[in-house]
Amino acid sequence: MDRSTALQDIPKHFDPGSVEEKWYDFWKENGFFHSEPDDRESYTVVIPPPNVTGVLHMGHMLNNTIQDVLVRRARMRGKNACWVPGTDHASIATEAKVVQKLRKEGITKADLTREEFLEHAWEWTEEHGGIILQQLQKLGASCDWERTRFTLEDDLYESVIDCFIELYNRGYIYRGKRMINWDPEAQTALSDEEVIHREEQSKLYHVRYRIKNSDRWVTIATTRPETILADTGVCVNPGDERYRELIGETAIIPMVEREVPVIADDYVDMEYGTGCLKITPAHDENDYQIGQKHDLEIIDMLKPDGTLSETAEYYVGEDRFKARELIIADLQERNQLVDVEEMTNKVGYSERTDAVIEPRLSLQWFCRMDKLSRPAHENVMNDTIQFYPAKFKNSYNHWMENIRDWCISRQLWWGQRIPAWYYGDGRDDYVIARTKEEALEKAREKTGDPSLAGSDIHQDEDVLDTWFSSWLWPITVFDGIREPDNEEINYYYPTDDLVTAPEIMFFWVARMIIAGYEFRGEKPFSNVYYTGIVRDSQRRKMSKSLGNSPDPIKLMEEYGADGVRVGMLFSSPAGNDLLFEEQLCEQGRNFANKIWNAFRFLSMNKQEDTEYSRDLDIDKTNLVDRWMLSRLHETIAGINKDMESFRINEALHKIYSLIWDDFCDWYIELIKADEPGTDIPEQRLARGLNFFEELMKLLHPFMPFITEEVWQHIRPRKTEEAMIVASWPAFDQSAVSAEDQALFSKIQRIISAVRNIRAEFKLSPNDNIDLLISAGDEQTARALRNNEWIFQKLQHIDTLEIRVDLAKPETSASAVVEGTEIFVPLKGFVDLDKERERIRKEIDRLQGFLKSIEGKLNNDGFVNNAPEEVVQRERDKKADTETNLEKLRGILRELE
RNA sequence: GGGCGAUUAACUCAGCGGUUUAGAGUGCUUCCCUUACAAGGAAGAAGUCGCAGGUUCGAAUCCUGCAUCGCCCA
Repeated sequence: MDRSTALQDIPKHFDPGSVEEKWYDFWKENGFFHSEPDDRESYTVVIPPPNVTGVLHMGHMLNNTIQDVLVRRARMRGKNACWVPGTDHASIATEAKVVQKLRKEGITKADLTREEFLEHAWEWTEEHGGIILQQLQKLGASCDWERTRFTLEDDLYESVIDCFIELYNRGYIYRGKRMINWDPEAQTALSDEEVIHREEQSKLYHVRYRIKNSDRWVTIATTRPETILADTGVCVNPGDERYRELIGETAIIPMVEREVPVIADDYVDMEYGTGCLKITPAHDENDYQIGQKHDLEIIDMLKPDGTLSETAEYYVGEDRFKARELIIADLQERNQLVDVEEMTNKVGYSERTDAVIEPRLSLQWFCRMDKLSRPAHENVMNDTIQFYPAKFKNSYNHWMENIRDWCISRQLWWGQRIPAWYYGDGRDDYVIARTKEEALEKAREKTGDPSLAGSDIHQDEDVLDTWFSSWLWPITVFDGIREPDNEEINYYYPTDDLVTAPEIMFFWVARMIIAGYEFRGEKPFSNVYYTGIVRDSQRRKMSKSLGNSPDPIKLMEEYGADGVRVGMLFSSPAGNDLLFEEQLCEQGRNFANKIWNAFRFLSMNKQEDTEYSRDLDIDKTNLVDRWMLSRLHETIAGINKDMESFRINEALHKIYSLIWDDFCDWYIELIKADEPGTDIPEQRLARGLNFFEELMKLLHPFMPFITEEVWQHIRPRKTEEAMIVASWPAFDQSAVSAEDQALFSKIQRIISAVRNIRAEFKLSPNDNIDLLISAGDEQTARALRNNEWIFQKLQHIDTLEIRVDLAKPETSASAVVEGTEIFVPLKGFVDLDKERERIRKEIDRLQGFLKSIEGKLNNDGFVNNAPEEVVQRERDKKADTETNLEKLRGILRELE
């Protein structure tokens, strides 16, 4: 057949764009992603649901690539793999986006009813929602799209409400007035986890308060002088000599001229500021505690939007930060501002809106966590659920040990509405019910007033924290709350692996574990793999607001999805941050190209009308076949072990190296046709193809597209024989031969030594040389002689002689490999100085090596204490090195 | 303030049970369009493994302290 035609048929470069969509559709349309319960063992992963209106970023790329690797490998191993995709309604973020969009249209949220607003929100969600899931398909994510869920769809909504009611009935949910984190921008309460503390440069203001009926003053220090207007006490440490006489006196708050007591409490740090603390119970958590203890008045001076209310008396209607400036000026004017100190302190910001958080006393719904969290705490500490890397157990433990009640109500509309119905203004004038009818009935019962009408009760306006729905995710995607004994939940739960970012360990992972034990009595997953954070070359976290993140879609267009996947995985061991560089994707693309060309080469050699056997054994008489098989199985074992311990990048490195370094650089070179221009003999090619197929299987989870593409080209396949469902190669210990590997490695080293001689003496690879190999013993000589063809194949050689104790020809370049001498006669062109220099350098290196070995062996402690095996190894090394040195010295003598 | 982690070649990172005078990719130098692949091949240079102690026969690896950087929590 005409070889040049075959060459033209297959392009020189792999073009990912032309195959990715084709194979993705093929997999999807043939149901390879879909799972139904059956007899096989299940392997389940639930996706960490991204925000419904979110856009794919590099963190998602990393995270979902890893999930896909796990899922694809499990599928190939014959498990019933199920990867459930979906999105999260992200109350605050989505509501903020909708509000913003409406504002552009001249509509404010206040103009709308709840129902109207929700209509807009759903519209927005349907328009922008799920883009991110589309984008994941480009990456190759093998999710079961028929199972796509959204946290706000009806049955998930219902399940969340059920759980609220259940927890309320079990006594875990309560309503209370407590200090909470208030986001004045979103105008809602937040949980502690949603507050980000940032250290900043700020000012500590020293302000003096007059003591009533005296000419004395007391100086307090504060970073938030505007809250002075709501002060209801001044506090000092009881052990503080400076202020002892002031305790019990009355201080006068500046501006408002309020009279407040000077109290004593150990809480006050004498070293901090002036050692004298102003107390504002309504606007600071600690102040609130002290206020409660000492029965201080609570004065709330802020409106929900962060402006000052009438209660403040001054600066009413001004924003809190503007008020701060104003009061500083006024205090200065009154001569009450005595000092301004530069300092750093931590300021809390809203995780979603980035507004400065106001601690605020507010009536909210809480979930009591101490008892609820106990099984979740224990079962991570005792490794029933394993964290990768395990170091994250420490922070989990710390959080669990200091767990605080969870504020679960949000003053928003986008989310599951709290099923509490009020019939009066009293704090306990409510009932918990699924429907208005049920609520009315309960309210009548509770009040004993049968005349209560529907118009007398109203439902709580607030919704639940988004995480209060996503903590049920591994259960609700299988409808395990409403139908706790359904076939799917029983089959898929507990799920297997969860892949997520350490940032949401408390928000989400910990809470899922809590919910899993509470509602299913069982863990939600067995392993949690924490990915690193993707950063840019300046170590900044990649984010949309910084604009330092490449567009993943463009990246995939440029390097191919496989290339980007490899790029992401290459330098991302679990839990370590990865500095993303496009170069990594380039490396991935180049690897795809290498594979493509290996495939191209093998294909070029195929004869039309020939069916290459799939189950042909290796040629047992051929060292190269035995070596390749041995390396293959060694790698299978290594990858399996790496994957079990979630060392995914290590596994990828292993298959990368096996394909590139072993298969392409050596195996293919050695199966090439003996005569240029002719094709590889059938059986030899069949064996090469078989090896290549095994390599493609091992690579498939990492690079799904190119592997499927070449797999389908190698032979005609039926649909059910697709790469995606090919069997993962089984490890066979008997295929691994240390002996074959050692011999082949020796041959490789001899060839490298010859190449080095060529390079040093400027011989072109095409120049024919004579090669003399002088083995130290007959056994080695015979082994090498049996494989003469390998030297002939990889080097242009006129005459090759392999014997024991060959004499060094004059004017030749030499090298010694593992006691075997190599001579390349240079026909008078040898630069003797250069050759002597080469040999001396090698002697120096070996002498240094020998010295370090002798150091060990001359040490009695080592010889007596180290394991015999280790000592023997050193002895062998010493003997080998001495032999090599002796031979090199002999060579040098002849040169001098 | 408490905790966790990092510090290895010019750059980005591996190095899991202690033992080939430390590995990969990129970059660099030299040579090569050799029967697939220049997005490639061959050869090579390049590191007292942050600092100081300690344990040990032996430490990049374990322990302690310090320095610098990062993250988490209060």
